[in-house]
Amino acid sequence: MRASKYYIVTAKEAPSEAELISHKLMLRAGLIKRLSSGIYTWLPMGLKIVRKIERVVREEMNAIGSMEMLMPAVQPAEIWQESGRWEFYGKELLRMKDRHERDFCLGPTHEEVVTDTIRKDVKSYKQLPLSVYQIQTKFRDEVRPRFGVMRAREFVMKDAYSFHADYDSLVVHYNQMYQAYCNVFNRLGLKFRPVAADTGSIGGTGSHEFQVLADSGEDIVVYSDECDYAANLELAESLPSRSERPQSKASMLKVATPTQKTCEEVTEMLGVDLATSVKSLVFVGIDNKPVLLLIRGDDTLNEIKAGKLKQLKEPLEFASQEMIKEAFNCQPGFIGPVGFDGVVIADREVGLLADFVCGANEDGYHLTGVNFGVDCKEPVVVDIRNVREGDSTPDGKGKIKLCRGIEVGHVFQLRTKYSEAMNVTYLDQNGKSQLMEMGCYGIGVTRILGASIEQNNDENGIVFPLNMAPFELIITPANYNKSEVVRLEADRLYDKFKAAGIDVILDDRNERIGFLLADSELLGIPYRVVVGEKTLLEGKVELYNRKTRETELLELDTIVQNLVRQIQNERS
RNA sequence: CGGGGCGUAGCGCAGUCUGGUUAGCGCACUUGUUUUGGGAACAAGGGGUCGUGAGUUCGAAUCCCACCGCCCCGACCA
Repeated sequence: MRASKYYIVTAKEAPSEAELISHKLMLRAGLIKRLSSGIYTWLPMGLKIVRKIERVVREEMNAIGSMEMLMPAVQPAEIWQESGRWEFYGKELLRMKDRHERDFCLGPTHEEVVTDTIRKDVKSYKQLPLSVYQIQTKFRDEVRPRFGVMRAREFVMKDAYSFHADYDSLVVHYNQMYQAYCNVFNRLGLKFRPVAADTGSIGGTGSHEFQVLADSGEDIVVYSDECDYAANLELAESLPSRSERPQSKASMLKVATPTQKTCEEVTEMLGVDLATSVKSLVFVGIDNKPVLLLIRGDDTLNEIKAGKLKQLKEPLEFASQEMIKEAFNCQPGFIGPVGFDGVVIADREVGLLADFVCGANEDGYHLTGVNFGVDCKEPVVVDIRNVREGDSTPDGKGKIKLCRGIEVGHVFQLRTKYSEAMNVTYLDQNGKSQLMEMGCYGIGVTRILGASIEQNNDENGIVFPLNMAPFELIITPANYNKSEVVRLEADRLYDKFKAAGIDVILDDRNERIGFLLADSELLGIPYRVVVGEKTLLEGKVELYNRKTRETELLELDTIVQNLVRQIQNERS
């Protein structure tokens, strides 16, 4: 490829819409162009990278026997109504009508389509297990698209689905997928961690996310350096910090707290530890009555855990001011469990408190020295808080650390959720009808590109890993259009590298060398050979490594052979 | 959906408060000359219904109203 003929549109400044470094660099490098909020055109250079990511994904999927197919992006409402997700998926599902006024949606995922396909085609245990995948553009009408391709509305995703006669078979394939995902992310040079995860709207039982570690990530990853434990904060179980409740030493006392509403304000005024106070949150219960959730003053509520409480309405809903006023006869800042006769659910840590501080259910007052079983009834005790840095891991073997992550992959054991909803059955060896076990497995192909750039950049631009780079090598001649020796040598090298199967671009644009060098840095091309008159006089050219930023002068005679070997070794 | 900000050439911005020449600057683009190993210099050019619509006014990028779009924070969603 000759740069003078290629679609290269680099810029010194990024549009002001970009916030993240990866987003800015992708715009500056001319990989993408925004068409509308969360909707991007992939320019040739960007698409070339996407294709390289797809290649690795395909190879790993094919290697574990998953078969590529392609499903429709536009899907009829019927199958979504059948699975129950036409209602449940919410506004993220972009709906539309055709000319006959029939309802359709743009596919945000393909459980319904693939399930419908398989139930029509697969009838016997002899056809199972079966694993299929596709790489396709998805559309999710995100409330707030942001960070360029990281949280776009339209994005490329690899989604795989597997069907099994029994759970053991599902687990076998789930583990194969898990390993294949690790292979994909390793080959693409990402620093990542697989973590235990919540199953969210997809539903099902077992689930792991693959999180690329980056400060700009929207998820919080809980892990430990001392053991293998890793989980999404949403799911991470918190262990109680002690085994039993201490002996009570105080009795209940009402104190005036005219303007102190938060736990911080109240404990500061009283001069006591924040960890001895209890925060009271009111949610709407399953019967539309208020339910009181208690967490320790220094903890935060885990809404995913709370959302799974059977006593609470689904989805989780905070009680209105009116409901609180009616049930507690006070403002939200003064609520407490004493005197409340509804359902009270306390976090494990709260269950282990004695002599705690809480609201008095009277405006302007709090209570101290409160004890369960004495001043109010014993609550239901469950895990509903977010873990904190320094907590013990659930296996007790290490201390918890937190970092941010970008979710680039997610594997689920769906079990029979969709088989049941959509009646996907097969006949077993005894001729008996059975529900299929299902798994589904996603990789955010375009998100990987954003995540990779987040991890691999410097002040000059992108630093692509070889397997993802738009080109493996760039030949940068000094004065290609003026110096004949330079032109002849640059052309000769270009032909040789090309013949050796290297993905090489010759930057023959009529620009000054400084401009060309800066562009090659911005684009993040791993290797660069600079051809200039000075070094040619010595029979040498300069090899630059984008990642190490090291330069070496190499003999013209041997550079092709050596660099080709080096690149071939580095490919994976 | 709530709060905040923005919309002027492909990109980055000034001008708007306080209405009044022909709407300006940098980058990018075109042509020429010089330059040529880290985003060159000089000169000459091209490119704008100032987001859209409707008002106020002798006169609107500037003031009023409505709408649209984009970004940030939150909520919602998962």
